[in-house]
Amino acid sequence: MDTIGKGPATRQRIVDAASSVFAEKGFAGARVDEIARRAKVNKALLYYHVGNKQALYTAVMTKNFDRVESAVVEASRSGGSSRDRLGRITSAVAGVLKQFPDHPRIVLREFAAAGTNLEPDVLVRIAKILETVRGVLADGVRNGEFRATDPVLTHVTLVGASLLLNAVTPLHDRLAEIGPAVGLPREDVDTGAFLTDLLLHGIATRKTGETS
Amino acid sequence: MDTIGKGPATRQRIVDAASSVFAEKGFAGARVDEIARRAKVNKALLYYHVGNKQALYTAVMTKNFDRVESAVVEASRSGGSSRDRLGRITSAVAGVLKQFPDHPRIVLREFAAAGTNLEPDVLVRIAKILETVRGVLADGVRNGEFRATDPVLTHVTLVGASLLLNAVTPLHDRLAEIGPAVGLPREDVDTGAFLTDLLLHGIATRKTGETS
DNA sequence: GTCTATATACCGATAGAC
DNA sequence: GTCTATCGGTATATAGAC
Repeated sequence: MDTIGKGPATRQRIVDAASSVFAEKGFAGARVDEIARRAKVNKALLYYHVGNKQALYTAVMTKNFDRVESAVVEASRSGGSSRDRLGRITSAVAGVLKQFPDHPRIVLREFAAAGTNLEPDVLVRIAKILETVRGVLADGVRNGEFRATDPVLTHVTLVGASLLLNAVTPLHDRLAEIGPAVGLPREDVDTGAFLTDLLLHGIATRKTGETS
Repeated sequence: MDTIGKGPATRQRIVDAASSVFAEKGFAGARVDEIARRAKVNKALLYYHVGNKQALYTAVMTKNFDRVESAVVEASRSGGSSRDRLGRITSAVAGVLKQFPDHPRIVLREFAAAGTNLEPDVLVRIAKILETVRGVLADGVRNGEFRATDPVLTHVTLVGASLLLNAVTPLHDRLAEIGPAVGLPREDVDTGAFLTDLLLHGIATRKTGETS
């Protein structure tokens, strides 16, 4: 409650506007003019507050990944079986991605770009999340709740599915244009619960064809 | 065997070069100069052969999706159980994505962009693939081999996992910089076999906690 | 079909007044 | 902290010779 006025609020508006533009257009496709316009600030003021386009991107990533990291760390601790912990993580991530739909879209592009625009500061946060999930997976294998699948591949699968399930909603309408037979998930589905169930039990029924 | 000389070969070199640049930089980040440089042609010649940047992108997408579509359609037909057919599809897709690693990266960006750069011509090919996979899924549910999971979500999960598993290899090194604890899949893993197994059976062991 | 040179527009970033 | 005006670099695309 000091005398800064709307300074911090301004910066926050800028970062939020940047998040949505980066999600829609990517780093290279994003226009600083448009970010300023959406944040309802002058472009020069944007530069005054944030620095440059790269700093803006890093600020967005840091903020967005912080939210995911908190959710994952919170959901992963102590209570319950490894299955419960994994389920809580998946649901927590799904919840965050649904609440902040910019994030999965930006991250998808970042994976495609092999992390080109990522600064160490952001990479550290990603590593933290990776380690946490892999820890839960490893615990489950150790205590016999999970099969010993490759933990890296399993984790990447989980991440890929989470991101795409939460990023494709906008594509729904676009794909609906070309034919009624094609559908994509709508906004109201619980991707966390779905993914937890699928990852744990698979789609095969139990009555035939168990391999061993 | 007419007198065109290396005309078609030139166009093909341009499209291939474009594919790799689009994969690395995205549509907005790709530079026509660099595409021309990699294709070892003059920029004006590139425009002479292809038209403009958007036409170049569409040519890349059409070519790449054609390969996936052939592989999926081929793998999905007739023989064996629904499990076999699904396994064949997953492996076939993994094979194509591994052989043409540009494609998953480009598609990942496209999903992030909600299909902004996609022309109807390309959307039709995507729809064809979606329908084929969903058909196999539905067959399996009908004949009792698969549980009745949401086919749309299941399909998106499969696609997301396939794409990311085959796109993250380049990120491996980047992430390795910040700590030895963090790993990503290397090039030599069989993502198709892994994903088929995971999707069918899940990671949970069978001895405890079956829900019903 | 292939090249050099260039038009034209746009975009990131800043100078400088208030 | 906030604005207007603008610079300088760069990108897509083309004109026109061969």
